Amino acid sequence: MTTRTPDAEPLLTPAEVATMFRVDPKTVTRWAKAGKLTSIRTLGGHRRYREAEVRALLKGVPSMGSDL
Amino acid sequence: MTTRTPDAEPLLTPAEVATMFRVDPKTVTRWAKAGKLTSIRTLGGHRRYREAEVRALLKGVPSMGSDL
DNA sequence: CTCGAGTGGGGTAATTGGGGTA
DNA sequence: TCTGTCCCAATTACCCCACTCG
Repeated sequence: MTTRTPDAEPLLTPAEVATMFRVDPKTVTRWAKAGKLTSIRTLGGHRRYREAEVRALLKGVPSMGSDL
Repeated sequence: MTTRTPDAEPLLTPAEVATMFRVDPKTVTRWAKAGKLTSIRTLGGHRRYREAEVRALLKGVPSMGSDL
């Protein structure tokens, strides 16, 4: 039954990412525009984000060494 | 080359494509109707999509530098 | 032929994109 | 500089039922 999955990576909708980050979907769109987030575009122009990337960003930031 | 394969291109069902794009199967049907996706119709009227085409669309554009 | 699941077609509500502003 | 909200137009998601697929 698993012979019917070509190659699909888990993608998230803007609303999903926005909920995970507790921000507005528009803000997520700005991140994508700024190149901070990898965005896969649908054929209609909407964006889909990689769940792995979002989760990695949520887990911990690869930057910020000094605290404030 | 002892492969007995006539001309079998890997075809995907609407549900397959929908999962890869994280959209609804109906949305994939709309893409086919809009001519954005190459759809092969079965004898019953159902649609099948080329895996190569879908994958190419998912990847995006292979051209992009630091220009925007 | 029967059966479960998926698909097509149409219609309507919700989300998304882009720009401008606070 | 970054985010939230407004507008409007386009795209997408979910409802129905009948037919096709394997």
